[in-house]
Amino acid sequence: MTKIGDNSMDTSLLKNFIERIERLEAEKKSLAEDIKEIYAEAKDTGFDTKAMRKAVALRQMDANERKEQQAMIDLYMSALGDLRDTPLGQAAMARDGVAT
Amino acid sequence: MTKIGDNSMDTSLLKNFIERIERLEAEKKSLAEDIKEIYAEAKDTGFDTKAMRKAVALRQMDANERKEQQAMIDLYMSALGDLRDTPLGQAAMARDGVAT
Amino acid sequence: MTKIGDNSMDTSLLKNFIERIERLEAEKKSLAEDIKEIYAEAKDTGFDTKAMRKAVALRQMDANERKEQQAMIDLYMSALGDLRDTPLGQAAMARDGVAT
Amino acid sequence: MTKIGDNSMDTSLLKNFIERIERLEAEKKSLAEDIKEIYAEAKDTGFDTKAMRKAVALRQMDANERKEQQAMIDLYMSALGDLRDTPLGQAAMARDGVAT
DNA sequence: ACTGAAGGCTGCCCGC
DNA sequence: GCGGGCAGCCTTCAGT
Repeated sequence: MTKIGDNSMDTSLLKNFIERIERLEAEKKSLAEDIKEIYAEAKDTGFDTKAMRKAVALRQMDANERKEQQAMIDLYMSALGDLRDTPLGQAAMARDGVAT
Repeated sequence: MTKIGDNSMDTSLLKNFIERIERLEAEKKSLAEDIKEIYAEAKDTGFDTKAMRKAVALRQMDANERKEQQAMIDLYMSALGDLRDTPLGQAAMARDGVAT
Repeated sequence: MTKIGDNSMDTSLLKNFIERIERLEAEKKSLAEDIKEIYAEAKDTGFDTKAMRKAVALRQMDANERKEQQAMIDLYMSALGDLRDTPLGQAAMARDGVAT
Repeated sequence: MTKIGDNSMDTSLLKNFIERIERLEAEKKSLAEDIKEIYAEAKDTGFDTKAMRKAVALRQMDANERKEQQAMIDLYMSALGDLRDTPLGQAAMARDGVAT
């Protein structure tokens, strides 16, 4: 027995897809809340959560990629005359005997 | 004898926090990938994933949110009421089809 | 003779870009402060600044945005229509007061 | 001559406040668009806009504040065993004769 | 000073 | 591969 237009199979499939998606989305949301809680807990313990977030981001960023990005920033900073404010710039100044 | 400057934070506590966070983030990422796969599967089966996404979004919008939206609309309207005697308010109401 | 590695970007061009950006950002910041002052002044005069902010927001919401929102609602409804034969869809429609 | 309820003065004041605010908001929005255009122009010229944004942020951040933040990140990274990934960590390793 | 909310911005995912 | 649209993050602001 089939419905008019024969979309009954499609409907069942769709229902299945939607339910699976919503289940996963709920889990994802739950995880996001757990993460928030951990940061709150860390904050209560006296940690700087902003620095923590940055550390997490750095750790999950590929090392090469990170160095390339930093090198580009240093290049721009030095072009802007802010050499003294970058690690690479400081290294260069030290090498050249510039007082900091 | 204690550490210089007393920035002797609890290293193992920090490590614990970060490890928990990274674990949860990894799970979150995994779930996001699973969701992506389901959409791809649905698309292969002939569904309109854009409409599916909208349907999921609609269903996530629960009654509380709807009430918040209504409260916001009410506030808008009361603000408009305050402006009822001003040209600006009249222009806004005219645009919005509010009877004057 | 040219620079080593040929990362000889146009330094003065970069400086020009950055200076223009920083100038504009400074102006933007200044405007934000002016706005803050006006709200403070209005508050002192006895106005409800929260309602004022809502009124401003409402008036910023122009006809185009309203049409976009309507289009989104229409899409929602068509998505619901697709789900008309499913329990999930029926639940959603019941919740939303859509006649079945 | 005064309106019933004597809120005519309030209304006029409110109108004045709203108009001033909206004028300033419009200017602010315009500036934001200008800034976006400059970044787009820089991108067309071959610059890395992400690095540019970072450089701008660094320049407008107080030097001491910047160093404090970086020191905190370095401290956390070293506590996590990622000493080699931070400038301060690298300096410490160099000082101690650790091969990089 | 902290918290909660609002707006702006960045990165991600899709379609072209 | 790119740009647009969208979600999540971050920052800023009012209130406590």
